[in-house]
Amino acid sequence: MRPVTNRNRSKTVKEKVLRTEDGVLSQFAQPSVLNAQSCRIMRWSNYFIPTLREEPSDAEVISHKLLLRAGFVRQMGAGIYTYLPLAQRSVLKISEIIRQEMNAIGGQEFFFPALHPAELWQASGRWSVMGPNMFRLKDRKGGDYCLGMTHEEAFTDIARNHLRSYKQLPQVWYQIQTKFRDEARPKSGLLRTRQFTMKDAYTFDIDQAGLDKAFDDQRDAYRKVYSRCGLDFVIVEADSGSMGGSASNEFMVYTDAGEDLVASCPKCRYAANTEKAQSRIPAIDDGESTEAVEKFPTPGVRTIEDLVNFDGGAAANKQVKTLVFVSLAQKGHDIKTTPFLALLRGDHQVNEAKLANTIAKLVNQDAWEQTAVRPAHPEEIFELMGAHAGSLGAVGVTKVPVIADEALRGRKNMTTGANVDDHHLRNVSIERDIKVTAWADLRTVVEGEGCPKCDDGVLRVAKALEVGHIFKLGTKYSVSMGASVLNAEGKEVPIVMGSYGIGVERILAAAIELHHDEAGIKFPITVAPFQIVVAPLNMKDAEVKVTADGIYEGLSKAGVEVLYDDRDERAGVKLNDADLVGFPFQIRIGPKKLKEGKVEFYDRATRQAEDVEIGQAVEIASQRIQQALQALNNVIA
RNA sequence: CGGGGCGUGGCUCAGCCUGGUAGAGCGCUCGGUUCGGGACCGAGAGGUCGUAGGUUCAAAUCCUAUCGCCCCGACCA
Repeated sequence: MRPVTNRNRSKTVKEKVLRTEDGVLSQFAQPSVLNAQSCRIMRWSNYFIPTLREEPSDAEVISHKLLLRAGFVRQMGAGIYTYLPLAQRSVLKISEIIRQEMNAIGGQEFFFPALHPAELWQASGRWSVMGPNMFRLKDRKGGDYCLGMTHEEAFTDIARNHLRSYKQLPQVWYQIQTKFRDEARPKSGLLRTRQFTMKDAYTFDIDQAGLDKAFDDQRDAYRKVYSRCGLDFVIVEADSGSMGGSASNEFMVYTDAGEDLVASCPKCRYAANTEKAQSRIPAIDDGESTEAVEKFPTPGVRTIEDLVNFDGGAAANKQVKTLVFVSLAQKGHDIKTTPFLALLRGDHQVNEAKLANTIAKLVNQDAWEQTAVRPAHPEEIFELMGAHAGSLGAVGVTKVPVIADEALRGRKNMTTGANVDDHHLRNVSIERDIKVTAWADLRTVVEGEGCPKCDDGVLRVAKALEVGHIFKLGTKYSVSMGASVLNAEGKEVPIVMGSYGIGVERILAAAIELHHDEAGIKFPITVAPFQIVVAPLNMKDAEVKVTADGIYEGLSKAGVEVLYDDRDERAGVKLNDADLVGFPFQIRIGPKKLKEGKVEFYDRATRQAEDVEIGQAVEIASQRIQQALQALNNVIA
């Protein structure tokens, strides 16, 4: 990638150093594409920044609104965005931070195709698993292809073809590539798109200990990446989902724009996605179970709430909620569906991620990662149970698995459906009256419940945005795709893998969600498209213009990423645009202050301006920029 | 995929119910006056009203179909 051409490079001392005598860029010459010196057009009048005064109507979340208004992106289709020059600069800067941290832990950068032949995905079995979320297409010969959603298969394919010995391990491979996912519902601007950039890394180790080390390395690298990008984040325990594997951590940024819920304990360090989170709840004393089960009519009662209010009914936590689900298991081209019951306390919500993991182990042990669950359809429910939802119960049910939530263990004198429409049963004691196939944690935690890790912590639940996810894959892909090496004993063993992803654009969007005010974006300097803007407030004033020219030149020569707002606009327009775009710093040059020999240095984060001597402006700005950079680059959470 | 909403100059929207020559503000161009937080005056350019069909003398407006976008839900390494 040659960032510049002969034609648009200005003559600088640096340039001569970078070029060989015949004018070809030296292979060592990699001037940053972001540096002012390497680009001629850093003048706003010629730079493409289509700011919008009014709020675009189809933006909902703040980052989306500001990205549109500040001239960073434009939408091409649902979940498809064009990154305009400002966004591209930010994306490049984020990518570079990621690259540095990946390289620092021994990562080797690859670049894989986004277009994959179907065989690659058939090899791992995920061609069928990924379903409609995968973009699929045919070539002219009718061959099946897809656009890569992730690259486990692609990397593993290289690994299986070329890694032969434990002596070649460990390997840490990564790339920064475009991913395609046909999301059911793209939304929230750059937060959920159908085409996006991801840094994905894969590690290959000889054993679990190696994986543990690789995982920890990635974890540390991720902490540095997010810290450097100015994001406050939490690392949470996460569900591995269809990735399979033994352990996974998500990196989360707390924001209402997020789509996940994180439960965390303020007392200890416990934090988990609610798909995975557990909690302590007080036991309930039900007394002795002396009464026999009694069926009673409950006309019109359909919900837990109905039964609470029904005369002769029961409190929600004295009810057993009976849900019918269907497990979908897949093995090769075979699809197996298994209906089963999930039992929860009346006031608890089922957690489908936990349910899926539990049933998978029960009914489909050798391929559990290919299992999904869905709620049963009304017809299925009636056919199976002989009653409709609202009157269901597990008493006497033996033909399908019954999975009960731990919170029901030992409970007595409960009320539940009778499996006869408009009838319920009371005096039900779980262990006495219901044949439970398996006990499991099926409940979704809610705010205010006890922390599972410490004694007196109380869980909080908050919305969060996933900006990264790291998995210990184990041998799932190496086994299915046949990636193995000989170990020291000469025995063939599957490679132990990990996979680690960062959503690049999500970092950009998250930075905006976290750092903005009513005037616009307040970029962390590491992510900002430019570090500073030079804004002469009246271009018609010759002295103002000359001073601004000089400061711009000075900053540019100092290597600062500076944009020169040379537009013939009114001060208000320039100042508002500068605040909107979110340059961390501004130098404002106006006729009044100039008469005192001063210009203004403005800090976007604090919105404070200070007067500085004209002659010192470049130096002060350079210093402040350095300080800001160091503050982010050196303080690692 | 279910529910809701919306497609009218570059942007934000009015007009549609009750059919009759397509509008406003912002932006853009030109001239002038202004010039430290989105100026003012004057003159202009710019729209197959998402698309296709239908009803009608006449459709942005009514009907049908279709495409697209947004929101809620389902879904989501």
